[in-house]
Amino acid sequence: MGRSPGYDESGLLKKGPWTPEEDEKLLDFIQKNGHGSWRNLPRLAGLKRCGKSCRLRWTNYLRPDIKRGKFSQDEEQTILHLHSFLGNKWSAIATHLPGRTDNEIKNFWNTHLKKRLIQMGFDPMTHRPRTDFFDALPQLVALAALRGQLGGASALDPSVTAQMQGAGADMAPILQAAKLQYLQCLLQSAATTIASASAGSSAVSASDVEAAPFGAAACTPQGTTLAGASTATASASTAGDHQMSYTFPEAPVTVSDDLLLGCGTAGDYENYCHGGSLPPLADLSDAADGGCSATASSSFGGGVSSPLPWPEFFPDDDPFITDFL
DNA sequence: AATGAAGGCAACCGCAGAAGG
DNA sequence: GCCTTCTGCGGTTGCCTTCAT
Repeated sequence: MGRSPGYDESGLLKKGPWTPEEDEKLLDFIQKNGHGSWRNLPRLAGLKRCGKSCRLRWTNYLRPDIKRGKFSQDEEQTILHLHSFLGNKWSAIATHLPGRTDNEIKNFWNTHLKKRLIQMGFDPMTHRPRTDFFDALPQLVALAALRGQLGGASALDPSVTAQMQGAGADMAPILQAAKLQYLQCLLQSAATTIASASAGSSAVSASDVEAAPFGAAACTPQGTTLAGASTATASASTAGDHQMSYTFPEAPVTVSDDLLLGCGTAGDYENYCHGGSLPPLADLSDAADGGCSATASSSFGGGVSSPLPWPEFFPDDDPFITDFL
């Protein structure tokens, strides 16, 4: 795959990087004749390229209206907004960024924005905070069991284990059971906190957040229930909460209903983006020093200092958790 | 200065849909 | 309705440049 230099198997068609001479030929021909049929163009223009290659070169590089250079912050925000709604529809996104090609946007997304979202703890496809920790729970439980069977007593307070061993107890099954019970308590605690926080906000439950098409926080118009939720529960920064407490900065994006096709309406889009769930990247990238590594905590709500996703549930110095991490 | 890793861009490939016969 | 051709799109990857050791 990718670029394969040289000629194709017939030896007639050139592949690989374009030379300035080829660029000039293509440019000259299109300026004089237009591109018409791409299939015939190479022959007419005297190029040993396939039509597809010519079209790509023209649309991605030679077109006179192409804007080159770094993406501005406005463009970055626009891409994020549109991607959150349209997904990998690069050509559709490109229509809203004059002078930018779909290929350029795609590359920019893959090399910059996607990585940054991941680094911030967001899923680049859903634009929502990642829930990897909960997804990985079965594995964590299995790991706990395995470690317990291998005699990994380090997760418990040494004084407690010493006491138990002194009493002649068989530690392995006890440790295993204790760990699982502890994990269950943590989960119950998490679920309870999310549910109560949501109940306090009058409308959105944890399950609602999961079930909503674009994420409940994202779809709810700004200034309605979510505004209340974020203020009412500001002190209880749960995973669900983090989603809700964000507002996106206004960005100069216009979306027509016909562009969105089956994806909803421009009104939906407005609601989604402007009541949305993503913080501005510029701010977050600046804050990427420390608490921003691969966990969902990153800089949600600002000022969460713990390296753990949800310090309310999993205190930093919790031996059980530190043992896992 | 040399070397390996990572980042970034350009270009190719395969697929899907539209258009035409 | 079916087949063929053409075009456009999205995913992927080769190669060059930059950075870190």
